[in-house]
Amino acid sequence: MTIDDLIEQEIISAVQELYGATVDSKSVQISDTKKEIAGDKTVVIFPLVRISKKSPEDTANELGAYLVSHIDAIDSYSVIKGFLNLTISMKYWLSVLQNALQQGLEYGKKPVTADSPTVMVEFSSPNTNKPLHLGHVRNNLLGYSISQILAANGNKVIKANLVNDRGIHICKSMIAWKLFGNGETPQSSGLKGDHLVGNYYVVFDKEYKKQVAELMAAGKSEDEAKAEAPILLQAREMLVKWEQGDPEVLSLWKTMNGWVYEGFDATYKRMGVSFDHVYYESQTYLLGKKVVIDGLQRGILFQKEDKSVWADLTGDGLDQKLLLRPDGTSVYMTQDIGTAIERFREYGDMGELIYVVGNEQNYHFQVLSLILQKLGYDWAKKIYHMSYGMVELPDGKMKSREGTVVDADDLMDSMVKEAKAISDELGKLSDLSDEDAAEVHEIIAQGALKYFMLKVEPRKTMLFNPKESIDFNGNTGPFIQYTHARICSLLRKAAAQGVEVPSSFALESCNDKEKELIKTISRYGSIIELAAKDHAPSYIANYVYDLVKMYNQFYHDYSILNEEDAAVKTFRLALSKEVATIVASGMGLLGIRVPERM
RNA sequence: GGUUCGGUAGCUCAGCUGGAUAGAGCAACAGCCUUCUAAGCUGUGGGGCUCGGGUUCGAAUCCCGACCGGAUCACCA
Repeated sequence: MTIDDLIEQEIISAVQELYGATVDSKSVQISDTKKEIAGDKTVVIFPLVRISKKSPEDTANELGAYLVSHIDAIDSYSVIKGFLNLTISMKYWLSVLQNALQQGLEYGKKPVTADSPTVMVEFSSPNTNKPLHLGHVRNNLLGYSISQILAANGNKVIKANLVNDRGIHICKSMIAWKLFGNGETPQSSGLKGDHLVGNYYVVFDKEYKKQVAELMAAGKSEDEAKAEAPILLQAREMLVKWEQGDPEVLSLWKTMNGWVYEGFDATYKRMGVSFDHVYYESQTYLLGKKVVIDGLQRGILFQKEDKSVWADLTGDGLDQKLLLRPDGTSVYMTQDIGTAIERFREYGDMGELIYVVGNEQNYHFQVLSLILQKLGYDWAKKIYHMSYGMVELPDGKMKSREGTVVDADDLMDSMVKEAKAISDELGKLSDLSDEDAAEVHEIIAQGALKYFMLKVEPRKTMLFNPKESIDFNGNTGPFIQYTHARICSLLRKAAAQGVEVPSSFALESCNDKEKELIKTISRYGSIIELAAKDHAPSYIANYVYDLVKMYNQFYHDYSILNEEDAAVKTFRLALSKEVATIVASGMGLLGIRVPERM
């Protein structure tokens, strides 16, 4: 039980005892005391005045006295206006640190047990016709991070990827390759598979535009030309053949998708993301039909004259939604209905089914949840759309047609280049082998990119300025990593001096800065809880930044290895070690590694 | 038009389950390395929290309404 919980509990009994009334925990507001005021915890008295029927000062004094006599950890109290400020004992704070040290990387986390709820997080979900770009990067990082956070908060997490491996867009790359590829392969060209296939998607688009222009020059209207361009018709024909199971088309499809998967795997690996369950749309796109037909028979859905099947959501302020075309084929929504049902069937009653998908699909998920509810699935309420904002460039949105797309692989390469340039200039890694130094550059580059994207609240649109955005100073990943490296260096030096890196200490008091650090350490668990509840990796990012910022001040103001008092020295080493542990742990929840030197 | 998400310092963002003078980073300027990694630390300047109402002892935070911006409302995925 945290000190906050304890205070809350005692206030509830105090109010009961002193005023004979029951308060709910909502009226008990406990916060950290402002820096300028003496004390550690503050209870806001105003909400309780109504019950005590006394002045705020009297109420605060009575409650303060009660708390001091009932809670060992509270030394004293003071009252300022309507605020009751409590001073927590040094012994308590030191025990918090002691306890954190003992738990190591598990500190702040909840264990996963046999009865922990299962949560599925679907993220990434790429199309297989082009390589990953900056938007996918945000998606992957958010999905991976929230999975880690949920696991740390005591959930069994299944990371799922639903690969969109079928459809007209794939056929476009396929037909372009067939017509213009001359048998090019990743091996023959040295290109990464996803980039190679992406190139043919561009080739298709060029050829398509050319044909449209030719048709228009020959007197067709724009609409006619767009509908009749031969290469588009060929792509459509290919899709039909695919659905019929044409061996030649299937073989080409498998080959080219294979190239893309190799490319994706490399990118995923480099980003450090992985999946527990990969779904392919080619295997799931027919799901949901039966349920829709069943819903039609039960009168929940309706049919139009042309035989198409719809859900009527006008009563909920939305529109009608098509679920089956007149020819009986299904649309994306139908598939999502089917896969959701399938997932709850396979994994039982999950605590949550999270979809990490951009905010352009807000409407889709609103409709999905609503239709499932109408069909009678209670768990539909457990669907959570983790909606995130677009990543914009200084001159607006990324447009593949205008070539302003920021490619994920290129971006990571340029980040590493930048990290290496800075590192070489500083020269702190000069005694490492090239290989080891390169590893550190990679860690820093990834840290910069990931932290940059995760420190922003998911739902917000974020700006990415390739030239200026990703910094290595200030509120950045490398800043945090740097602090970790510094502490590691400190601990190495201590070891070299024969000072054992302590996992405990004996001390009776510490200075204010140290106490502030311990207080921040004490908040870690509740931050994880909140980040899980709000699906917000940014909470973790901001917390770690606060911690590190505070530690750097401490590091600057006090010497550790040169401290003469052995007990204080041991304590400071222990405190430093714990900060490093939390940095590693918190950054781990963001999918960011921390180096031991940089 | 319907739905939905935003609007906090010049720029990028925290703070939003209401609480005591609104915080960082970048950019600008001024300091701190013969001492544990200066990718650091300290200081200065910079904000009518889009606007207007309401609830409250108290509102950047909650409610309503404007205004501005994004997304979406396809027999696309």
